[in-house]
Amino acid sequence: MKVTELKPHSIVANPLAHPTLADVAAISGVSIKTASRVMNGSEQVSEDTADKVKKAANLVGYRSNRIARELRVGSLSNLVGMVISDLANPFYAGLAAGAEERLSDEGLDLIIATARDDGEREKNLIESLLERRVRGLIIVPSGEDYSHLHQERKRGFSFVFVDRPAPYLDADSVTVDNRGGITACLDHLLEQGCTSIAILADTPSIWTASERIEAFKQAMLSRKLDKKNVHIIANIHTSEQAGFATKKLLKENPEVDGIIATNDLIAMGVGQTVNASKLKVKVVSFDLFPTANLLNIATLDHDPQRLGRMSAELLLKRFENPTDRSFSTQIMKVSMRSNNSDFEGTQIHE
Amino acid sequence: MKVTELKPHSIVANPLAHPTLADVAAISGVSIKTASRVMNGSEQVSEDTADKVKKAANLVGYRSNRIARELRVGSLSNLVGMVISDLANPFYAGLAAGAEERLSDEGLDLIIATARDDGEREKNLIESLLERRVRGLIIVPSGEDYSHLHQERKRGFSFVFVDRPAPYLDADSVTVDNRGGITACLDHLLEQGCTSIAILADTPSIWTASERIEAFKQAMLSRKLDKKNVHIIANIHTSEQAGFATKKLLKENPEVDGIIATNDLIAMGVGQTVNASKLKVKVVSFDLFPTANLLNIATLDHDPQRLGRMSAELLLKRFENPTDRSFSTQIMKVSMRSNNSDFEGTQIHE
DNA sequence: TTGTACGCGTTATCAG
DNA sequence: CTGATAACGCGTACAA
Repeated sequence: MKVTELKPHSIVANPLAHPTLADVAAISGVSIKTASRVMNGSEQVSEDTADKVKKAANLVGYRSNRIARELRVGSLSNLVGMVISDLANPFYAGLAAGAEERLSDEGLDLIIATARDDGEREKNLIESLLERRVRGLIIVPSGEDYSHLHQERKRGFSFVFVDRPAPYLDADSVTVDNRGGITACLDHLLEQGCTSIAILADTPSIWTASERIEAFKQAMLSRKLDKKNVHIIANIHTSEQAGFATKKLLKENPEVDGIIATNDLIAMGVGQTVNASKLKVKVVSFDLFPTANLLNIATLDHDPQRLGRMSAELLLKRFENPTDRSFSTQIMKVSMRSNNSDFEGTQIHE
Repeated sequence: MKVTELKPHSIVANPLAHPTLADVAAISGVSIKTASRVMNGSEQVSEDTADKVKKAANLVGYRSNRIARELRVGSLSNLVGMVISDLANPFYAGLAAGAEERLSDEGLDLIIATARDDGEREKNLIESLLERRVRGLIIVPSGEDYSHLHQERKRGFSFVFVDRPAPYLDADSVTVDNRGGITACLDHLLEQGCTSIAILADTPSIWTASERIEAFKQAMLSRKLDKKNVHIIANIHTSEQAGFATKKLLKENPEVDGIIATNDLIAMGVGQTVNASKLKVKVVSFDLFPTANLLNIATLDHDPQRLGRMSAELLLKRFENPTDRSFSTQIMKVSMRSNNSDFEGTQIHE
């Protein structure tokens, strides 16, 4: 019986380190390879040896080191990176949840980083994730230029961009049908008999915001809406700002009877103000969010979790054909949500 | 000048693989170690050599492999694992956001896994994260028994349990002052003149739920509330269920004029129903959530992001003294939130 | 059935 | 200033 020597970094010398196969081997008096065989499902090992090794492993609390295993030739990591701007924002949290759910089914783990709407920070995060050799990246772009990733992409690294496309990079992406969605919102208001309509949006430098504003302008023309009956209000970042803007709008233009909120935060502010005003103004929101029913707001079926699942799906597809030069730019269709208000039945009459 | 040989796995042979230091060295005609020196900030390398190496690195798109680097003796991973039950739940998303923010400031990345309230799944996730050699783990426990982690803990691995303590494991934890919080909620309602009070909670098998129910019972006694003026309703998992329960409650007991919702989901359901009913029922929520103001709900300042930051902080502290046997069981104090309603000014009068 | 040699990508050590 | 060598933890290929 040959006893493997205890190396200076063994758990005996350094209890803080995780025990290694060498530790297990040393204790059970076998070679490292034999210990390895036992841990991986006892291919061709005598029962006695297997027992000894298992006992030793249990004793020291041995746990295989995936890092070391994945370092081996050609082996792929099962980590996927995700870069979003803010995890506390329900939209991005939903996105992450949807992606995590789908990836987890494939045995892939998700590492999430938040860019905080800072292009430079985002670039560093992507760099860091690439250094960690993640299997692929799902990114909601904050930056203006992704050409620095061109080389990675060309080499066959898998990227999926979500919600907006990546400027200056040919890569897979999933975006929402902003034009169709806004048109549906407008048509909904028109069907409800609205004649003077306003749209509230974030800064036009944000891609989705400008897309939605442009879509509105086009739809407005094709629906033969007179410019006098239309208000476009931009640069709204928060629910609070949306509330104030709505108040001002309705004060100065009492004829307005329909409002389109281009995202969930704006919708909350608009809804609150309109509800408080007791005016008969119809509100429709681009995003679906939990308390929309309560505020009497119609919404599209634009569900962030669905978007997350779709982006995970696209990434998985890309894994199968990493070097394929044809990119998929999926556009998620959205339509008005059937109004199956969860709480319709809870109205209490006395 | 000696040229390092191209190995069969070099990027030339396998373009899908990331380029390595060996590739860079081969191209620039220097040794691997010299290439390494250049990439790590040119300690003692001639400018000529450095230039050559940098050019080669740029050419092939070299990026240091952190996995390999971390494999080295004693080097610590900068990955922290987090196990929660559901990322789409605003409470857990906020928790994750708070932790991510704090950890990111220390250069630590967060890998998030969702246990979906399944103890077995949670155990596997923890196992998987340990195999990945994360630096530490932040866990919102779903399981019933964590004694299997005893050995890891003893060895000095850093765990932080959040929101509920870990059964059968001595480890650091951050929990909320459930008793103090519930008492504050009750006192708030009493101050508002409520005389008949109900509390709605999730399944008592959930630790926080039972803690809060027990706290209510105690507070009720010390406040000399008659049992006839009190309703305790449990087993409510969703906003919808909370809505229906509220409806039933108010129909059968029209004297009820104050409701305590023991979490955010319940609060949304209760708030929605009460608002629709136009009854004068005061509602107070244990958790703080975005649309609380909107629903006219008072809340504690129990902010999930704060809890997330605190758990990250505790983990960082633990890193400094991994083998310390004295555990910190922090209890986050909560009090009624000052009602600085964002939208107070937006009321529109005509 | 078991063990030895080597490679994965990187850095530390020590020699040139 | 530069390079060969060993080591990190594990698995593969081959040998005993």
